[in-house]
Amino acid sequence: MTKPVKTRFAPSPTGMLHIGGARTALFSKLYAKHTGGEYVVRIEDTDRERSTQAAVDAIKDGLNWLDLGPDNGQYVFQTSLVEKHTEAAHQMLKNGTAYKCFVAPEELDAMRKEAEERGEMPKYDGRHRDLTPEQIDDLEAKGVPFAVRIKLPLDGSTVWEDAVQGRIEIANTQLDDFVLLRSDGTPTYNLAVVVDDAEMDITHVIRGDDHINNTPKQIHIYEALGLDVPTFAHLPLIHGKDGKKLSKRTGSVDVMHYKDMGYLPASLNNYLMRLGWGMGDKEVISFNEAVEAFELTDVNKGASIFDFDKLDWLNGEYIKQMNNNDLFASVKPFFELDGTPLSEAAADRISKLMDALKPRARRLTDFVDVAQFCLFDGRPGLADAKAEEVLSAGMEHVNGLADALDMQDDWSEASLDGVVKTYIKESGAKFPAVGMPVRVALTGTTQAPSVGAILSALGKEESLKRLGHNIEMER
RNA sequence: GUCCCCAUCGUCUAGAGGCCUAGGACGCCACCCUUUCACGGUGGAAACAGGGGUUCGACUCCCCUUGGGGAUACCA
Repeated sequence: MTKPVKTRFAPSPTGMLHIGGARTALFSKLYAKHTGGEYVVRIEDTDRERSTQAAVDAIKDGLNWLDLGPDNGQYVFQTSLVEKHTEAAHQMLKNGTAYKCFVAPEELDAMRKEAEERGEMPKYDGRHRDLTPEQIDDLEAKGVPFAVRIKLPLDGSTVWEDAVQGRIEIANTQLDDFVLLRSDGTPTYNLAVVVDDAEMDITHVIRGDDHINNTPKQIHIYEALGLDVPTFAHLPLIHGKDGKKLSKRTGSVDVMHYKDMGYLPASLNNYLMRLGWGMGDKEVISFNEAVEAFELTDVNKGASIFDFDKLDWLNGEYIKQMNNNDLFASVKPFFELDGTPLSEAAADRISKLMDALKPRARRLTDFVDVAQFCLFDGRPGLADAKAEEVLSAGMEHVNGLADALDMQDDWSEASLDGVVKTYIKESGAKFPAVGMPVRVALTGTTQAPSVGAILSALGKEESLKRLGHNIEMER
């Protein structure tokens, strides 16, 4: 019989939620959902030195924003399991798969240096793996501190069938008797993950392929403890523009920074899943569609480069799909970054402008740029020399249209467009000669939505004020 | 250095021996639409790293080379 699938995301709380970690979490969750299994999150906080509460919170924030928190909402902390770890080490000591090593750190360093000079792989030479019980007792009596090391086979190889990478074989000569328990009695990472994953009944270990080299070590621990070895799935890493592991230099790594940049969580998830996985020609893929189709064996083996251009495009697609109310709600905080809430008038104008703004936006921050003119009352300041030029050249039409508008009562975008068209026809002018200066008078810039949309959003009174004010200024 | 992994347009990818004259998407270019900027539409340039095999037939399988990445801790 097969156990129900259980996957886990296991970040260490030493910083923000990394974009690569987010994808690991995403794939772990997708696979669990696909198989009807469970997905959990375990915070690997055994490194007390580097772990911080702030980092724990930051990781939770990132996960929550992307809706990648654990299924049951409960975060497991590795430190809560430490007793199991030391217990496991003692069990291994007892059954002969581990031993006490009294070699001092300085001696280890020297060993490594020598190996490097000889051009060999630096590894522990196992000098204490066969100490006699008498020697051990003697050293312990003297109070020499010891670490517990695993006793690995000296030959042969370790093999596993990786769900994404395929068969991987590593010669045991490449491995050394690594430390299980430090001389201060604390467990090391490899011991802890194995014990925890077994304890939590994890069936599929999905993680970045920078863990491939840890896998044979962990398999030996599973075997020494008589535990079932889970399925491993090593995802290719995400690289930055420079082809190297994603870093702050090559692109943003903090997931929350993407929120600040105006990306939607759904589009970031969509983008992330397309890195190394896909559904044929489909680009816009919902979470549920992905759950339906996701298979670990379909994941690519090669690393991929993070491309902001495509993320921008995808985000724009998601923005276009949103309804105006939700979209306005998402956009609103970006107008209030400085802490001042949007005025009622501004909020009203912006929400009326949604249809006009939507097709031109790629990030939520784009709304702020284009809708600046909604934030204040009265005549806008002119953006640049070009705007000034256009406005002074077109004052005649600004005045003319203002007169026509004054008699208009129906202030819907469609009928306003009609008024503008009629005015153009009657005045014999070409559209740009009218539209551009009016746009400038209304918004201060030449790059703005259609005149009808602007007028409609601003309302009659404010529109005429802006146009009229200009008339006075000019006189 | 040693070990492991990877290799299709600039980027993300489709491709499981003949369907490939290598498909899609982003980006780029051109044209169309147009009330600026966008959106949208149409079209275009753009790739199987190289060399050997295997096979009637290789993008697809094997080997080598090259290139790239990752790992090499009493960190996780």
